[in-house]
Amino acid sequence: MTLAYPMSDPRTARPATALTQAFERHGGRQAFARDEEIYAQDQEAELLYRVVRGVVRTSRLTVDGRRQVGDFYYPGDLFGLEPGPDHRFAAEALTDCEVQLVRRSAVRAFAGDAELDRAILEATRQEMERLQDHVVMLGRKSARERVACFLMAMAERQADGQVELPMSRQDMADYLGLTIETVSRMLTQLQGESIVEFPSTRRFQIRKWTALEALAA
Amino acid sequence: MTLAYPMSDPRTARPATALTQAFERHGGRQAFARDEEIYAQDQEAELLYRVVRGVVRTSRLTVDGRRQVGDFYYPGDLFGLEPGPDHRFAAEALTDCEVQLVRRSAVRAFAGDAELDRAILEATRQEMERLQDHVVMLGRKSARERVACFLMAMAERQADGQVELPMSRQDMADYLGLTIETVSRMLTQLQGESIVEFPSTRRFQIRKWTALEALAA
DNA sequence: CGGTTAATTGAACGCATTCAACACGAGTGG
DNA sequence: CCACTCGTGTTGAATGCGTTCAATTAACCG
Repeated sequence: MTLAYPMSDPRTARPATALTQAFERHGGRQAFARDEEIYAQDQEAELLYRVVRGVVRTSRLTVDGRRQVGDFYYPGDLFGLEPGPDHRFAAEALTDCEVQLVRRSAVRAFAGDAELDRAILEATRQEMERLQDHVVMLGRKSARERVACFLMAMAERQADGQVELPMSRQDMADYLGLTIETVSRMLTQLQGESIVEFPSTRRFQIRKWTALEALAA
Repeated sequence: MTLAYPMSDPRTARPATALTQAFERHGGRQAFARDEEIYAQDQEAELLYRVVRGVVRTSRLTVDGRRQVGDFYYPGDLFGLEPGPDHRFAAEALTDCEVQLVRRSAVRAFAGDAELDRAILEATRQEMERLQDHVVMLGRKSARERVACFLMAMAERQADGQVELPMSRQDMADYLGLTIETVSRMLTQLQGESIVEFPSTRRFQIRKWTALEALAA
């Protein structure tokens, strides 16, 4: 998918502790249980968040109950930084997780914290790129390609070897603009072609990188 | 679609001349002919743009030739402000148009210009909201709904009554993640139900606002 | 006017969805 | 330890929405 930073992730590139400290300086920390809501859709956006432990999912529900998942956020990721007055997507704890938070007004007031400013700008950049990629994927890619794309992205986040999927098939489907059945079919198809291998439903390994990459293009 | 500013558009809300002057202070102005490229996909993003006259389209081409249109920008709109190092989408003149440009480095250097800063932040906010809406639309809406959504958005940009469509059916299709044929069918369908009326192919009028709004939801 | 491109319409196809049944895995309690 | 249940995921068959391919019509421009 993106891979703007081939090997060195921007999160690990600079000492994680520096940013952590910057956050601690200005805000608090809170734990959320699996499936707990961190903020609601259309809620006023007064805080800024950073994942410490666990995985967070953003999603939007239409009036008639259709759901679109915005993205998944891993430790080190900032989220909830839409510059608008309120959150268009809700955020929920996908797994039990711990989150740091900063009051937005604090960010503006203590504008001296260059570390924090830089991180927010960088996160905004990343957020926009993800959104743009998402648009292209949903607008112009087949189910097979979308699923391949998703697995690629997941693999890039984690170290090589076994990749853990913290989200359900429903979450994947709602992210990809598909149904769970289609996602499932594509997964078994890719597995049938030995491109990926699923020892269990929430865990996989890429067997043919080039083949998967070609699909995800 | 969005309608964050029910009646008063942010572009017209503050005197347009003030921002225009802010841009003139720091940058230049350039004219582009219909279909001319303003910047290329994956080109380094060193400038920031603002439409003065005409309409601009952003789009991204995949390796195998599929195209996704990002958005359409009207007079007053800022574009090309992805915070990344380079443009993920290309920008082209949809019609003959005139554009103001500012060097990004200038924006950072002369960070004193509050007028400009505010405009950029506001434009970034709007850009993200559009992207988010776009994702929901492409991920979870039917062809009929997408087309209705599009017509709604176009109508909101212009004064009531006749609405002019500066883009081709192909542009619409590539924005909506559909084919021209499907777009055409949906348009004739909506016209058949007297929800909209097309006196000519590039010009329409909404007949049943509530019906269209219900579809665009 | 022709000549060219853009848009509409029709018919057949195919991909993803829908609806339904089945399999698997994790907990729970006998 | 096994039986039972419940949630989650997979598989199958039928349907339908949007696409594809092809033909026709409309708009644009010399």
